[in-house]
Amino acid sequence: MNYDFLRIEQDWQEAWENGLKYKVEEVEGKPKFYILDMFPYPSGAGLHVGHPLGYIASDVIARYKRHKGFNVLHPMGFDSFGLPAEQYAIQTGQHPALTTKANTNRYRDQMKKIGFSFDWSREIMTSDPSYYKWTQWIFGRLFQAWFDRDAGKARPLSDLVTAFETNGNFSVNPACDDNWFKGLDMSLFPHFGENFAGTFTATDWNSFNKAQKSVLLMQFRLAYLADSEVNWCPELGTVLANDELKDGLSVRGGHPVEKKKMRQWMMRITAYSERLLSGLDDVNWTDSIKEAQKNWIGRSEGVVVKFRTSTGKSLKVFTTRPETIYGVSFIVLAPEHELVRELTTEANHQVVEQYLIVSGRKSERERQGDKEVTGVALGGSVLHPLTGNEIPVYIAEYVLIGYGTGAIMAVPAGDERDWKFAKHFNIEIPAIFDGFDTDLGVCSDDTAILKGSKDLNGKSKKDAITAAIEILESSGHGEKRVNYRLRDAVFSRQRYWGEPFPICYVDDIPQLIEDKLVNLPSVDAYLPTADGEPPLARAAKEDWPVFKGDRMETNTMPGWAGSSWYFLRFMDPHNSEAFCDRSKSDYWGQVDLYVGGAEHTTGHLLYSRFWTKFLNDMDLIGFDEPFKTMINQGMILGRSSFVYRVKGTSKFVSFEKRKEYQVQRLHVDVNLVDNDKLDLEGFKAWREEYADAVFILGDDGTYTCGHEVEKMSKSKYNVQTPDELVEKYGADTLRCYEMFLGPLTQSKPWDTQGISGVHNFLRKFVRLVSSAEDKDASVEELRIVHKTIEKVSSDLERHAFNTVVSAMMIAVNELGGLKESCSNSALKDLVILLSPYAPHLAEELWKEVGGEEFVIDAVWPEADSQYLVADEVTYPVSFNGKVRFKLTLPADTPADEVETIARLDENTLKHMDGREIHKVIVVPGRIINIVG
RNA sequence: GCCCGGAUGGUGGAAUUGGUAGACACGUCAGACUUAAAAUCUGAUGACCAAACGGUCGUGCGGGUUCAAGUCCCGCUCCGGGUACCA
Repeated sequence: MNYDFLRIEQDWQEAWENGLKYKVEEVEGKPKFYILDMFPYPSGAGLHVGHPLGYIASDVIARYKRHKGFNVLHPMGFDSFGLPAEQYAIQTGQHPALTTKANTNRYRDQMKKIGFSFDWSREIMTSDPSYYKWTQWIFGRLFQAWFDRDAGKARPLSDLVTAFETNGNFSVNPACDDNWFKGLDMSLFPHFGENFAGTFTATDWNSFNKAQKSVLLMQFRLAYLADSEVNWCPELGTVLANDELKDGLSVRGGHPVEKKKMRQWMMRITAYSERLLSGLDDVNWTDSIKEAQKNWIGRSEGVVVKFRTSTGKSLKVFTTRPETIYGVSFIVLAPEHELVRELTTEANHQVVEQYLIVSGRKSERERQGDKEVTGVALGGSVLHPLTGNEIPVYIAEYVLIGYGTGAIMAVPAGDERDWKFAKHFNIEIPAIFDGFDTDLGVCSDDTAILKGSKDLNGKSKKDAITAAIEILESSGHGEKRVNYRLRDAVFSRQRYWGEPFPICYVDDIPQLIEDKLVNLPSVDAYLPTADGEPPLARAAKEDWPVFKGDRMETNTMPGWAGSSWYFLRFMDPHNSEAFCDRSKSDYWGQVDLYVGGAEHTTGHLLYSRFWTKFLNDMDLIGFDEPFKTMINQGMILGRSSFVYRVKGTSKFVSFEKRKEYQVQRLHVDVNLVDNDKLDLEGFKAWREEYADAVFILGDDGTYTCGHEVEKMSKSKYNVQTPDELVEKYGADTLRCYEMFLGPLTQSKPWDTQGISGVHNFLRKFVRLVSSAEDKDASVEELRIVHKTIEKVSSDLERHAFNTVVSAMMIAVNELGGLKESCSNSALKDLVILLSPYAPHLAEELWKEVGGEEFVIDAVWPEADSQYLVADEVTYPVSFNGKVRFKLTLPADTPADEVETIARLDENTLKHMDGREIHKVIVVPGRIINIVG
């Protein structure tokens, strides 16, 4: 039998499809396994060889679990809203839906050719109205919800309204901005007056009109509108992301960019900070990802300390080092801090304004990149709460408005940045650490003893913190607080190709449009309007499939909206009554294994955890972490090939002789190179300029190329699409090879050099089966097969995909080396082991060895322990750790007997050469070590 | 700077709890088959010394623990990724 992979793969893909082999339904009583890949954005370039890496791994596990009797859910879909399609639409005028359709078709075809066991009947696309209808619906739930801090969970907004109606906001504790009441438009609430501190009574509430209630409720919704600063580029008429900026100019076109406050939809993810942190204990992810999320959430415990300003107001600072309170010699505010103008004296007015202009022009990223000490004194001061000393106030870029209270108490003796700042502005550095001259440098010793700190003198950091908190709290100057670095997420995009919001405005009050899908309207161009409104503002009233109120919301949702809940939709993809029927999500539950790149750590993985927790709070699903176990595959790098052109000629010299000439190194398409040997004719035909190339060959008569590992990229001609490899070697070879490359989680170079070895292995397998006979299996065969069953099963359980291929190679080599031909019965088990990796070939061989039905449904074999134990053990005998000779003994020889035999062996006597044996260590079954 | 990974032959990698370092594969070399090539098969292949038996060295570097270290501990170097004036 020949290995005709093209025919085999086509036949079986058809057979599976005709038999609906990968269609899956809930089956009561059968254990489920939900295995999911991070779904791709369908770009115009098609799938490259790096994409399938994770998909193959998950497919191997999906098929393995199927063999093990699980009901396996293994779906695939597309994250199909996104910028590239919109960019293309701007250039060509083609509707992004069309581009997206073409691209998804290509991706699907490519994936089908690789033989994945995806249930394509469950395919979803985030840009499909039947899908984003539910993204809008979930947004609606978030809009109609608040987070009850006392209960630690989200609740329907109606509960909050009831609370307000009965007791104002006195007896509820909703998650909100600390200063929510400061941002209110007070003209709406004339009777609150200037000193409004954020409390209102039931009588107040009940007297409010619709607009007033709407504004107040907006402060507590989980999806809410707020003014947020964006990078506005007037020239382009659009908002730019941080990566689209450089040196205060837009990357595209180099136009000036300014900060602008814009009314934007936000997601109150910060309400979930604590649960997002503690939930990490319940998932089986790598420590590095958990660590990154922890850092991103950035929990820190500290104290908010109040300082009284010279103008009589209270200035709050957040500190994690309250014990250094006596070392405070100045205060620094973020330039945007609300008290800046108030604390600026006449004399300093001009320099302060100057500083505000300069820092205001910089992007956040630039400000943070600048290591130079900058800042100015305001002239105003505050009083130290414990000493009563007058303390000057500065502004500086290194203090961020968005973190803590936007103000710090500077302790130059204990903080590097404060120290530099003090030195730069010649500010006093109070000495508060015993035995440290902090005029010379910062004290970073945690065991340092405090001095010059009144009640705290003589204490070390840990004790002093407790004492300082006690002092500050009891005197009313401070209170403990847990602070998070995590910020609420901006949920608006000024783009066309995203989910429209199910929101309209009536008298400027946002209204949720329920029970109606808000479809994207058609527009004449995908650009912002002349006055900077998002593209959707181009749609006239009649262009909107659904139009309500005075006007529709014209922002769209960000890329992460659809991907935050797609794993739920796969469970019930065609439901038009609900986002996902509860009985389905109860059956399938959490994703048991999630496979994808680590680059989504602080985006997708955090947002989908947030939405999952929310949906769980609303009792819409029964679990509160989406992804139980996760594997992150590594990056694939490209192996580029080079030719060497003799300068100024069209002569090309082979790698080994390149140093004899003056040469230019040029990238050459890797498809023209096989094992570093250049296809000369192919090269000439590649490009016109090489048509008359002349080659200076190596001594072996071939042209050898140079090579280097670098990022896989079109411009480096090192991109490999799976298509070519599937054509040349077959999908089964590609699947095995991608797994054989190395550990899945490590990033590694893509190099097709080794692919022939894997292809060879499959051919050897074919030959082995062709020559097999119907007869009883020999003990030798069974030993090999059962050893392999054991190895393959345990490797799959620990997700070691690469060593499985090696183990099967070894089995094939060993079986092929036996004197007798193999028996079909022994090979049957081996074919099942092969099927997760090379499913097409396994089906074909399954027929050969007399298997019934489809191999993909065969029961995974169990290793029989009687074939795993060897009769004999070959002990390496080492002397002081160095192996000198081998000793073969019956496997059941007791340890003391092994020792006696080893001691008396003539080789031992020779090696000891008359020296005395001090000690003999026998590790049964493993090693003997003689010390002497 | 901080956090997280990683470093093993010419190459990708294996060694799962401390127990024969280099499995498996590529490449290279030699051989068989062949008019020849391809395909296939067999053998060799970490470095150094040796005709051979065998020996010495060897898992980024320097120390340490241990009968025994790629694996554990301490201190570094380099590479990759993430993140950043976070109070």
